[in-house]
Amino acid sequence: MSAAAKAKRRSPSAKTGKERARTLLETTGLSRYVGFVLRFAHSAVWSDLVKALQPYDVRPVHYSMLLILNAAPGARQQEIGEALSIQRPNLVALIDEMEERGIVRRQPHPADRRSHALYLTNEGAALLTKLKQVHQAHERRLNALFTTEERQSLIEELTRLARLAPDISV
Amino acid sequence: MSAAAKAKRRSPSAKTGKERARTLLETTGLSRYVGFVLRFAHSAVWSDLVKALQPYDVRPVHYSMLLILNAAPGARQQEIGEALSIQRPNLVALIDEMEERGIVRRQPHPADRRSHALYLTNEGAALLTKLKQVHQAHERRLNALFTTEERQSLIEELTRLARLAPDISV
DNA sequence: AATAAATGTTACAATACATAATAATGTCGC
DNA sequence: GCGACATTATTATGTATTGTAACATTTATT
Repeated sequence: MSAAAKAKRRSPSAKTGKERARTLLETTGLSRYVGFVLRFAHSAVWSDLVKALQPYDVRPVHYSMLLILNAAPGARQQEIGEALSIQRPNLVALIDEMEERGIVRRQPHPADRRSHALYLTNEGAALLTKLKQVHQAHERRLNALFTTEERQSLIEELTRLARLAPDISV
Repeated sequence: MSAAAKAKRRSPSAKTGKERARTLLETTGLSRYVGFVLRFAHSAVWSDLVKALQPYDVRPVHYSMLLILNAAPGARQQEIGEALSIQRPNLVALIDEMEERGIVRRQPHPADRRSHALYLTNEGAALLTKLKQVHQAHERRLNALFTTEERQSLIEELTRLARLAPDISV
């Protein structure tokens, strides 16, 4: 039986799986708590961004990295890792990948031969321009849900919450 | 050299690694966007809850599960999975573990011999009582940052964001 | 009765994330 | 300047979480 036929045949009061799931979750009362609603919101918003970046074979972490390299050319891997809360060993593969794609490059650090200075390539800068547009479109989807005042106070309140823990992870 | 000595010796304008990281992230402008601030806030809040539950060897998913079983005794694994956005195969191990711990139990479903009906054990109910207190304390930490009105509008606004994506994951 | 769908399960792949050890270089106290 | 220690990037490895495919059993459909 097709989904349409299934929908047609079920009575008005019957519920789909998703509706039942939502109802079941409601009965737990979790949706009345800041913490859990915050998690639901984050999950929805983040997956929207992930989807938006997918056509470019890019995850949010790539985007943040390009942004950082654009804002602070010549940064060391160490610094990038701290800013993005990525441990050094895990950063290596990420940079390897981006270097192979030709969007960033490692150079010898002028003052410290242990370190690499990281830079955007021209291709990286071009990709970043594209990604910024994608990100802006994503943010517009979010902002469409709020008035200017709401948006401002929301950001302020979320910032307060973010200060609860010292670590920030992008 | 000790950390104290290091702090003593560095000039007032010098920055620690974390401060530098935060500054570096600031220059990207990410903290001005709803999406990323939402992520930072979620990360901080969630890790606070995880830490609070740790002494009981419990992750948030265990807590949500106990809550659901308390609200809807006899639910099938399928239903739990949908409500918590956990795929069937992954749910099996989770329930196995909780059953071994003696906090939930599988029973034959009265109307469908394919299914298991899930119930809290007495131990599970007792644990849930403890966990609820831990969760309440966690929520109080969050609510201390807001007035009643702020809290209410925050939840309402986050709920709007959560509707962006159909899937909810606990 | 025959076919298809649903439920729980197992096995396995993929991914993200964390830890330990190492080589090269730099820093600090003496 | 020398020696002990710290730092940077790297490799290898382990772990935890999540997702996919296939299966047996039971139920639903036709």
